[in-house]
Amino acid sequence: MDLSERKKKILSAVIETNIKSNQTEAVSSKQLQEEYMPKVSSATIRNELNALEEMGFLTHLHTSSGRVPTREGYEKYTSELMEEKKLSESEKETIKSNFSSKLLSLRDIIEKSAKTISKATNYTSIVYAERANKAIIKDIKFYPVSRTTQLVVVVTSDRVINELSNLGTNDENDLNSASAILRDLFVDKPLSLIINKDFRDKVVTKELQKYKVVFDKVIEIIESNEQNYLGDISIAGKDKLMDYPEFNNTEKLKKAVSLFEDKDSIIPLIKNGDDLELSINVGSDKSGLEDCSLVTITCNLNDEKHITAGVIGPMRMDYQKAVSVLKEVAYTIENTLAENQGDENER
Amino acid sequence: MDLSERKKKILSAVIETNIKSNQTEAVSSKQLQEEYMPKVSSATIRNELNALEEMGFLTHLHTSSGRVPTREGYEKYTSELMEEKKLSESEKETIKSNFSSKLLSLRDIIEKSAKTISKATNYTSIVYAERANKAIIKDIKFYPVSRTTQLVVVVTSDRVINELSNLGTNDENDLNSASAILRDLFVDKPLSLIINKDFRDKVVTKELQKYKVVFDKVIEIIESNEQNYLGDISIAGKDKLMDYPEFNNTEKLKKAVSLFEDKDSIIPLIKNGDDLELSINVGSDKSGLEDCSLVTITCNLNDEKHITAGVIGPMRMDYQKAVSVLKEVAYTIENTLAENQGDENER
DNA sequence: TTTAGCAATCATCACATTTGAGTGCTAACA
DNA sequence: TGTTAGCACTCAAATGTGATGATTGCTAAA
Repeated sequence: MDLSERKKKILSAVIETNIKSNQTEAVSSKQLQEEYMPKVSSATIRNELNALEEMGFLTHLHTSSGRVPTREGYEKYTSELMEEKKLSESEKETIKSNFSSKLLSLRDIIEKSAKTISKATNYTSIVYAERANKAIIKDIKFYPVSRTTQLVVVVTSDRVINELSNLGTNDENDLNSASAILRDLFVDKPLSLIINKDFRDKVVTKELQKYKVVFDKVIEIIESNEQNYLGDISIAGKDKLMDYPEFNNTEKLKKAVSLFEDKDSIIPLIKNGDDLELSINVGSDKSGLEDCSLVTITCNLNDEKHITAGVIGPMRMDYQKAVSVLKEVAYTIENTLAENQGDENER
Repeated sequence: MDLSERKKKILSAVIETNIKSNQTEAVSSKQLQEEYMPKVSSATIRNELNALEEMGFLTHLHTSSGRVPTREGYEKYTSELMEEKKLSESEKETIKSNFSSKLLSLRDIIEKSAKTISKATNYTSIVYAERANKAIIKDIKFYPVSRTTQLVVVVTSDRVINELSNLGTNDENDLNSASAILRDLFVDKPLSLIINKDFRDKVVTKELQKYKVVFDKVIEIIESNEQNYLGDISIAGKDKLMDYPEFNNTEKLKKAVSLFEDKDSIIPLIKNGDDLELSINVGSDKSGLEDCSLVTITCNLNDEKHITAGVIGPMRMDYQKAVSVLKEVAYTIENTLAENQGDENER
C-alpha cells in the first residue's frame, strides 16, 4: 500500500511534531498547515488526515482532539518514511571522547558504550556482549585461601572463571599436582566438551582417581558457569524513562524497573536472532514493555565476539537520533579496537 | 525526656497503625480508642496526642486531619519503644532455603542475600562486601589472545583481576619469562606496596629492563583496579519502592533510581563507619534519599571480610520486620559459612 | 479536488457546594 | 487533677456546574 507524496509528508509531519513535543500532544490540521504546508488549507489536510486514519496510521482520542500516530504509523515511518539524520561533528566528537584511547577491557567497553548512548539519546540503553560459542580452556589453577577454602581459577579464551570452593585438600603439593593433571587433560579443550559426560567418564582413570573430589568440584564450577553465564550486559540511564510522560504512571514504571533488574529476561529482548546490523522494533511485542520501542545495532568486536547495543524508549521515540547515535557508537567500537589492534603503540 | 507508659503506648500505636496501613494514613483519636484502648475516651487520647505533638513526635497536616509521626517520632520508636519481633519458623525456613548448602562464591552470597532480604521485607535491599584492606598478590599470568592482545590475570588474596591489554609482545616465551620475573618480584607482596613508586623504582633494574612495557602495563592494571575496586555490591528489589505511596511522585522515584545506578554514591551510604552490628538510620540524613530510612547489619564472613546488609525503605517502614529479617540473614551467612568450614563434606 | 464556513463535540479549567472526618475547647464530672 | 461528653469549627476531597476553546466532520460552493 503506497502513500501519495502528500500523505507521506503529512504522516511524517505528525510523527515528527509528536516526537519533538515533550508532551504526548495530539497534532491538529491547523498546526500542520502553519508549520509544514501553508499552501493548502487546513480542510484539505483534514481530509488527508482522515484518509490516513482510515488506513490505520493515525488515531483520534475523541472528536475534537488532534491526531496521534498509531503503532502502525510509527512502524510505517521508521521502515519507509524516516530519513537518515547525520550527527553534527561536535556530537560525534562528544561520543568519541567518551572512549579513551586505551585498550579497554570488555567490561569497560560495554559500560562506556551504554553510558555514552544513554547520555547522547536521553533514553535507557542496553549493551550486550554475547558469550563466545566456543570457549577454550587455557589454564586451571588452585590457590589456598583458608584451611578449607581454595580459590579455583579457570582461564578460558572467553572469560576468567574464579570461584571459592572446598577442594578437600589444602596441601600445596596436592593442589599443584591435581591442577597439573587437570591442565594436561583440559587445556585447549572447549568448555562444552568438558561438560559432556562421555568425555568425562573416559578421562577419569588412573592418576585422577586420587583427586576425584577436586575433579568433581572443578567440573561443577565449570558446568554452573557455563549454564549461568549468558554474556556481559550493561544498562545505563534507567532513570531516563521517567522523563517521558508515557511513564508517568507507576504501573508502567514498575514493570520497566523490574525488567531491568532481571538479566535473564532482558537478554532475549536484545539478542538479535538474525545478524541484522540495525533493527527497529516499534511497540516491542517481544514481551517486556508495552508501547515501548527498541532500536538495536550489532557490531563485531572480533571474529568471535559480537556486541549488541540498544536503546529502549517510548514508542514516541526520536528514532532518527537513536539510529545515528547507535551507528556512531558501533563505528567507534569497531574503530577503537581496530586502532589498538594496529601495530603502533600509544605512548 | 521520658514518656509516661500511656504516651509510649499511644505513640507506638500511632506508628504501628501508620506502618500497617498501605496508605500514608493519618491516625485519629477514635481509631486509636477502638483498636488499642477502649477503656479511655477519645477525648483523653486527644489530650495525649496533643502533648505528644508538643514534644515533637507527632504532627498534623491540618486542623481536621489525624496525627502522623514526625521523623523524631520514628526515631523515638526505633530507639526506645519498638519491641523485637521474632520471625515465625516458616519465615526462617524460607530465608534459609534461599541459601543452598553449597559453598557459594562471594558474589553468590551477596546476590542471594540481597534477593532474600528484599523478598522477605518487601523493601529494596543492598548487600555489600567490603574489599580486604591488605590484598596480597598470589600469582601473575599472561595469556595470548590475539596478535596484539593479551589477557593479564592477577590473582590476589581478595579477588581475581583480569584485563585485556596490549603487552607489546605475543611471543609465548617472552610472556612466560616476563611473568616469571614479575612473579618473583611481586608474589606475596601486598597490592598497596606495588603501587608505591619508591618500591617500583628500586625494583626496575637489570632483567626487567627488557620487559619495561609489560611491567608498566601490569602496574597500570593493578593501580587502576586498586583505585576503582570498592568492593562487591548487590542491590535487589529496586521496584519494591514503588509499592509505597511515598514514592508515588516521579521526582522522588527518579532520585532513587539514579542513586541505585551509581555504585560510587551508594557504597558510602551503607558503609558502617563504626563496627556497629545493627544500625537504624531514620530519615537518612546521609545524602541520597530524603525521608527514607536505612537499616543495616554487619556480619563477618571471615577474619578479613565484612558483609553489610541493608534495607532501604520509606520512613514509614516496618522496622520490626526489617530488623528481624536482617538478623536472620546475617545469622545464616555466618552459619552457612561455618558449616562449610567444618570438616564434614557434603555428598 | 480544494476550500470556506459552520455546527457539533469534548477535554479542561475555574468556581461553587456539599460532605464528613477529625480536632480543640469548654464545662461538667469523678 | 485527670477524664469525659458535647459541640463548634476546620478543611480536604468529592461532586456538580458552566464557560471556554480547540478541533473535527460535513456540506456546499468554487
